[in-house]
Amino acid sequence: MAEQLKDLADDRALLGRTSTAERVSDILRSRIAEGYFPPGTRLSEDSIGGALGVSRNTLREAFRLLTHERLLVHELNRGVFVRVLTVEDVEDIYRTRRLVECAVVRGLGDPPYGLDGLAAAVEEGRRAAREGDWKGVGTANIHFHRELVALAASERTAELMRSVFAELRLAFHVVDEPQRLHEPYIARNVAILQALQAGDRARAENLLAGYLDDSLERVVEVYRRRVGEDG
Amino acid sequence: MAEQLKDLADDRALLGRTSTAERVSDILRSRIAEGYFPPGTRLSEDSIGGALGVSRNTLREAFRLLTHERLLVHELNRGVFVRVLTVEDVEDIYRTRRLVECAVVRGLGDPPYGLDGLAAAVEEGRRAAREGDWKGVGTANIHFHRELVALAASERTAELMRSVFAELRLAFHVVDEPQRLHEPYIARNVAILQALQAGDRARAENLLAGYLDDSLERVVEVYRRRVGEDG
DNA sequence: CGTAGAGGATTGTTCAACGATCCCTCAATA
DNA sequence: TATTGAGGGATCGTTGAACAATCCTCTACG
Repeated sequence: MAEQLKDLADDRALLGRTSTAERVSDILRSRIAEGYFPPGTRLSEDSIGGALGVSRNTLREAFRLLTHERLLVHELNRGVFVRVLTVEDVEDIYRTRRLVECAVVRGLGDPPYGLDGLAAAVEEGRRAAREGDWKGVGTANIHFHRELVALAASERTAELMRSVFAELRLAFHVVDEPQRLHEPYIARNVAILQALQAGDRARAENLLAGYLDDSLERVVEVYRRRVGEDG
Repeated sequence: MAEQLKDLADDRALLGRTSTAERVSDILRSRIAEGYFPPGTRLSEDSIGGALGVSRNTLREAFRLLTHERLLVHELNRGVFVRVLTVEDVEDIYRTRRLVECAVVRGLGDPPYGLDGLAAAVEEGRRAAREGDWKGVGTANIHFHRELVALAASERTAELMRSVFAELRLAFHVVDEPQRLHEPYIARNVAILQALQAGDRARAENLLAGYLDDSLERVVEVYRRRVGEDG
């Protein structure tokens, strides 16, 4: 913990613009996403507030933001912790993804669609794979699906899924087998993109449903083993 | 012993204590839902904090919670206001509802389904209508759709829609023609329930889609006129 | 009639303080 | 040995106060 706090103090320089609480939450969010604060870590008000040089009130506001995003859990009189997803959480995340993402594809109007964002995410994934950056592939996969949801052109839907995808990262980090987890889906993203480019919504939806089912199965299998280790 | 412990664990939810900020936000949330604080109302820190007997810091924390739920908007140095939805907001709410609610119905497995909650909401609406309580009918309608979403058995999906329905109430309060707004949908809820009881998902989905399209059209029509008046 | 500015009211932000709660330790007891 | 209970330290929850920044209103003046 001491090591982490020292590094965290370096982030203090970034604290110059916009709302302080938001900037603090940005810092913490990326620290969590990159695994610097692994799931289960307790985030103390005193030490983090001290390291970042912000007051407790401001820090608590930042905690609220991240709690609302489900990245932190708040236990009364005990503080906030980086969330530890249960297997049920992972299943629910995929249930929600399947429901929403498939509905987005089904609800698309007539082609052509604005697929630039999707194509860019595919390219991002390919590039990361070439460089052996498997975590980058995972990020690109999430971008792909975020762009997919964006096709619905609904602010609220996009926001829900943003938080769902952020949660999913927590699971990926626990599993920590990025290549095995992400590589197989590069090709499947391409197939979905091609189906959409061809205007074939039904095929895209089928591919997507199969994708999500397979991905859930694989994540849960490894996740269950990994969670079992600790208990 | 194991059996007893399991039962005890269920009781844990009952003694889940909450912070004062959460209790304050609960109070304000229901006040907003019932129209006691209509959209556009400014919530002053002094008067509300004084009335509820909580400090400014605590009250501000409650405000933040409700702001995250999109029930309040925060204007810098001016305070918080009960949100006034734009026509675009209303359209996006219905876009999200259509996407999610139809997907829930489509994603149901094989019948029979657990439809007790839906039936209860229908009965609630009928009773309110008999008593001429049109706001109660609106509440019952929202309950109906909340129960519908619950059929997906996804915690995350249910939570998203809870907040969407809470926002929708804001629109209803602006329109303020509860009978015209809610009465037509009592019968349509019944029809959807019957289709589900008959195990006919496709018909239920069609009815639902038509319902939402009509409702959106009607709400937006009146809403646009009402918003125009003020400006 | 329009505008500039003074003054009051309200919010933004931080800090210090105190009570409440949790967690760990350790001794007493069966 | 295992369980219980009593301390004590650490941390959180909440309040109140203080001061700066901003907004709003009303007045005075051109």
